[in-house]
Formats: sequence, C-alpha cells, structure tokens
Amino acid sequence: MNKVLRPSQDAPPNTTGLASRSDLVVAGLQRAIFEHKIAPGTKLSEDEVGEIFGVSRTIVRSALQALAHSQLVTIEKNRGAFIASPSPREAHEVFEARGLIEPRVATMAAKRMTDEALETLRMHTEEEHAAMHVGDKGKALSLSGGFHLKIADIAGHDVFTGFIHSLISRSSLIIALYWHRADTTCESHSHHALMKAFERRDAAAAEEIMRSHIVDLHSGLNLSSPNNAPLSLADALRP
Amino acid sequence: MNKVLRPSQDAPPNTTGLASRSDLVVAGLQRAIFEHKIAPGTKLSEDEVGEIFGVSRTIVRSALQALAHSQLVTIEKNRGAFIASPSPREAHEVFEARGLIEPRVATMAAKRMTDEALETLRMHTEEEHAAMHVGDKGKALSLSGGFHLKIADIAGHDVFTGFIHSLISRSSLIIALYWHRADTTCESHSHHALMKAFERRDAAAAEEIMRSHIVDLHSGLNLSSPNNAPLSLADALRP
DNA sequence: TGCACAAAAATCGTATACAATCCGTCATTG
DNA sequence: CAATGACGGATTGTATACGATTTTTGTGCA
Repeated sequence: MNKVLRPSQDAPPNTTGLASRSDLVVAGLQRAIFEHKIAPGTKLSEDEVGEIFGVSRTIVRSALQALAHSQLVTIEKNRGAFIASPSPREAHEVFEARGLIEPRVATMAAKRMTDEALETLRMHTEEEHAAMHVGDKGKALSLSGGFHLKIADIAGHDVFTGFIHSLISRSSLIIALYWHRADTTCESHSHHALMKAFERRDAAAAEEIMRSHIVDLHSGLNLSSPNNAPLSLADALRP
Repeated sequence: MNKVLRPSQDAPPNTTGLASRSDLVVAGLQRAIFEHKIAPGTKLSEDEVGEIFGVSRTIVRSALQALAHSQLVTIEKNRGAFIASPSPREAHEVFEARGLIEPRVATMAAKRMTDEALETLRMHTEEEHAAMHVGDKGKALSLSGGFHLKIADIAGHDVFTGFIHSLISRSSLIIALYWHRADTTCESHSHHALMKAFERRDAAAAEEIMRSHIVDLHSGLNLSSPNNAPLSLADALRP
C-alpha cells in the first residue's frame, strides 16, 4: 500500500528543495477542503489517505497533526481524524477575529502596494470572475479566500499573514457549513471596491471596505441551520 | 533507551484521560523555554530529548513538529530541530500583533469579569511578586506571560486566546534575546493597574492600559543587540 | 423481536529497523 | 601549503511490525 502509484515522476527523489512528502499530503487535503470537495465531519482514515497519496501512515499521521494544529481536522484519541466541523460559536469568533485583523492588514497592504502587486491582484479577481461565471462554486470560493491571502502577503507582515491563513482556512469550513446564499456577487463587488482603493493607495478606504466586507460575510452566515453534504474521499482527492 | 525511567508512577498506563505522551514532552520543553532555561538556537537532538523524557523518537518527533507549528522550534530538513531564534523583524511583528489583539481581549475580559476570576488573577499577581522578590527572574517572566494568558481565558474567546498563546510563547523567546533591562517592575505596575480596572469592570480603561503596557514592552526591547546564553539541555529539562 | 454480551475486525499509538542525507576529517594533488 | 574530493560517523526521514483500544458483528437468551 506504499509503493503504489508515482511510476516515473520522481527522478529527483526530493522535488524542488522544500516540500517534504507530508507537506504534499497537507496541501492535497487543504485544497480539497478549500474547494468544498470534502465535507466537515468526514473521517480521514490513516490507511485510506495513505493509499490515496501513496505514502505510509507515518507521513499521513504527520500531515494530519499539522492540519489538526491549524484546526482543519480534529483528532480524537484512538478514534481517528475527522474534517473539523466548527461550532456556531467558533464560526462567530473566527469572523470576529477577521474583522479585527484584516482591516489593519488592508491598510498595511495599501501603503506598500506596488504596481506588480496590483497586477497580480487584478489577475486573481479575473480568475475569480471566470470561475463564478462557469458556475464552479467550489473553486470560486477557494479563489475568494485566496484574494484575502494575497492581500496579506502584500502587507508583508508574517505574523498577521499566518493568522489570516489560519482564519481563512477555517472560514472555508464555516462557509461550507453555514452559508446558504446562492450568489457570491457581494463577494465580487467588495473585492472590486478594494481594488479601487488599492489603486489609489487609499489606506483608510481599504481598511473601511475590508471591515464592512467581513461584516457582510459574517452576517451572511446562518448559524442555526448547518448544511451537510458528505462525499466520498477517494473521489474528492487527487488534483 | 525507551524503557528507562518511570519505574512505578504509571499504574494507569494512560494518565488522567488527555495528555498523550508527546504532550508531556511539549509541555516540558515549553516550560523550559518559558523560564529561559534553554536559549534560542539550542539544538534539540531527537535521541537526546527522547532519552531525557524516556520516550522513543516517534514521540519526540511528534512533539517537535507541534512546537515547530507554534514557531517555538525551527526544523531544518535533515539537520534537526533548534529552539527558534526570532529575528528583530519577527520580534517587532509579534509585539505589533499583541498590540492589536490584547487590548481588544482586555475589554472583553473586563466585561465578563467575575469575582472568582478576579481572585484567580489576584493570586497570580502575588505569585509573580513573590518570584520577583526571590530573584527568580526566569519564573517571574514566565508568570508574567501567564497573567496575559489568564486574561485571555477570562475573555473566553477561543480564537483570540489561541493567537495570544502563540504570541506569548514567541514573546518569551524574544525577551530572552532582546531584553536588556534588569528590572521588571514596570511589568508589575502595569499588571497592578490592570487589576484595578478589572475590579471596576472598566473595559475602556483596561483596553487602554493594556495597549500602553504592550507598547512599553515593545519599546523595552533592544533589537540591535541580541543576548546569548547557551545552556546544557539535560540540566534545563525535568521539572 | 430485542437486548446483552462476547468474539472478531478494523484502526490507532508506539517502537524499532533500515535508508537517505549531512557534516567533519583526512588524504591526495596541484 | 591550500584546495578539493572521498570516506566514515552521526542524525534525520520513512516504512513497517506489534500491541492497545475502539467499533462492529454475531450469537444466545429472555
């Protein structure tokens, strides 16, 4: 169950330089979570995940622990790992935290904004538009989170960026559970408005737009009626 | 090297209910870090740590990965784990983040403050006083961080509390590296002032005191001249 | 039929064996 | 004598074996 797959692509046994094997598993699972391919509560059996990615349980275990630390999976002793399923309260707290941190980061990004960075953001929003147009809701949501992450990267504050990474990951689960609106157009509008502010290097405007954007997201949640849409694991994984 | 030590204290093979073996290692190392028993940059050999705690490398490795995720240790591929050594920039960012988050948490704590919680805080500050009086600088610093953590617990916001845990851990390393002042009396004064505000349930005052307290700490750092005081590992560990 | 209990299967926790990698040392050579 | 390259020891990366715990299944009895 460990020497399956990867027939030839490992000419250099360790790829580029970073990215150990467990990081690849982490990335694969994260991706699936971001795109809502696997639902909260899904069991992640060590053997099963290991077989899918062609690695031993040692690697899988390491990856699951990493994900547990980012609160994306929950590990129950002697019972296994599950995709986390944030409580309504946790959902509320996550967006409260985003409401405090992200506006601050938006101002920092506006102050440090370069033309290149602007161009990157612009391309990102276009991708977002495209995905939404095609109707790929999972990908659109994933990209929407990516927009916030890119802003954090531009701000260049590693500590805040780390927090935002964590918060956005958890937001993905929260949205899977508690988001009912069909349209994500408000999302698109806010992002567009943010772009305008960034183009003008208007830090105050960026901060305010970000704040209200996150309040919007927060109030778009219906914390009393969670969705549920379990899927098969094997189908969900492999990019 | 794995069946050494622990001759009798494991009547129930798994202690209370939680606290797996690797958590104990994490706690032991954290404690040593908080009390400045091990200096930033110290190498943490898997075998060595395993022997000290009487566990196998599997456990140690798991613990080190957990600590790496909290940024307390750095893992370099094929080279090993080291106590993290925050850069001046990172130090600056950590205190900037604390300056944003902790004042907000202080207001939340003030609003939810109960008489019991107040009593707990009071006892904590007395411990702090005692440690400082005896001259146990390591313990005093550790307790000082604990004060901030207790406030976060009282605020009852798990997301913020998690962030603050992380930030305070890293602050401990930062202080070990960049703190030069001998006295920690300003620390004590600020904590006392905070207590007063909490007693009055004065949220606005608590927020403001917390903000200026963190600015104080931040400005007490000398980011251009790091300290260094390496110690032996075996001596530092075991409580 | 339904419940209780026991045996079996599945899954996780931990230790250990082996492979891969890195670092220091020493010999060789220009 | 300095620089370079190869060897050996030490340390980490990964896989796998074994024991412990949980979950499920199957059977007997009320």
